[in-house]
Amino acid sequence: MKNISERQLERFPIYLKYLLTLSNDNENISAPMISRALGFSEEQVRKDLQVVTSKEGKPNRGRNKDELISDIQKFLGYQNIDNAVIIGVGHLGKAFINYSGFKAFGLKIVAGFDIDNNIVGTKINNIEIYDLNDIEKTLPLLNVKIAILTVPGEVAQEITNRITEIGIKAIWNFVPTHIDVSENVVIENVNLASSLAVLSHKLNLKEKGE
Amino acid sequence: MKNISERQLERFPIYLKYLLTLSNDNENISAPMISRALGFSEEQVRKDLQVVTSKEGKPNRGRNKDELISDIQKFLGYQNIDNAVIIGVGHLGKAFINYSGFKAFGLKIVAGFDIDNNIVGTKINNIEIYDLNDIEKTLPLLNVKIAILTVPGEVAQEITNRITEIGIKAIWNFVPTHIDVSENVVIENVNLASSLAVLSHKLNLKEKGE
DNA sequence: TAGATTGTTAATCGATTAACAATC
DNA sequence: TAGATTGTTAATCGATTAACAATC
Repeated sequence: MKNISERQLERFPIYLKYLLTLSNDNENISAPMISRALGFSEEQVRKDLQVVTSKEGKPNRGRNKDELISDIQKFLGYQNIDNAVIIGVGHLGKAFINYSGFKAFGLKIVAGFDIDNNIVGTKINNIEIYDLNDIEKTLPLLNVKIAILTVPGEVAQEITNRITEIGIKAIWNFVPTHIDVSENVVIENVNLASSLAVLSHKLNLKEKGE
Repeated sequence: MKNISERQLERFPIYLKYLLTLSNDNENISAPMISRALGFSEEQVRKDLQVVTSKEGKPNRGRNKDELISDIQKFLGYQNIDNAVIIGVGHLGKAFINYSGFKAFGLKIVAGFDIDNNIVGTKINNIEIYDLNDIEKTLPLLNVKIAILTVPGEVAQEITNRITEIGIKAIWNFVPTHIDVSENVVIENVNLASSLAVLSHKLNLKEKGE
């Protein structure tokens, strides 16, 4: 596989979502059509599609839509489901546990961990909540490499250290704190404050007369 | 103000968070220190700080930490609070309503909107939930320009059309669907599927022996 | 065939990094 | 003073866009 940038990678789920919402009227889809619908440049779409598709597109016709969908899904690994756990079942963690849509992205949440005795031992959306204090005992039994981190910032680094000691290889971090991980662990940060900063900056530009 | 890229903009909340977690031991902070802590290059940190600070830094000392914090907060507009509404009070919308941390980012959630009669008319975290069907009557009374969009994908575009008709100027979109907005409205998309795609790609690279 | 779309190669654009003199 | 850090200017790197011949 060629080297691929994060920027480019992020566009594939967007293509996929768009393709899936299309009606079944047209069998084929072309780069210019996608370009117009999503606001990306034609050239960019063409180059992106080339990365994930096995076959070449056909001039004047584009690509078979269903094949393209399947190519993207394969590329993103949506067909083999990975197990994941939620670390920290607060408001956000609870929302994720209740959200059943991750499965379509190849992610199955198999457990939650928290320190709150009111929820430890209960099930939410049929998913067991375990005691975070005992995670060293419980987590290794679950066959999980991915952790969704939704704990308070103060404990994020310490908990990261603990779970990466016992088999977690990937951290999807929703805590707005910088976290250091060792060489063999990957981390992806979702920083809502950053996203909001972009939004309000755009809004300011608009209002102050562009 | 100079032109500033979204990439650069996104880093400022990260700097800010880091600075706020520092103990009060050291009065000053330098670019190399931040660089080491956050993993950005020294040059990048230096250039970034120059964008937001009024004074120059001092060779061999860096900058006054509290002044820098205040400069970033000012730059990001965290001191003047904007009102916002949550459109769609499902699991994610509820999590945001219950999360009281947005205020520190200059955002105050003043109302929620949903179609579910079980929650319309109630309060969550002391925030009133209004009937989404009557939003044309209610929203204009609230003095809001920012909407946090957490509705099902099927209705996202239609609801966006409606709320931008009645005064919404900025949409923080958590729906993984492409949404078209008119010229005078800004939108910022938070696409968890994209973020997850990056994470699993990184994980795959690690596992397939880098 | 004509026209739309393709893939590829080259040009442009923007962001990051390197280099270095200035200075606390 | 010496050393660390600064701001600025130039070089590099990477991603996006433009151009164009090939072709269904």
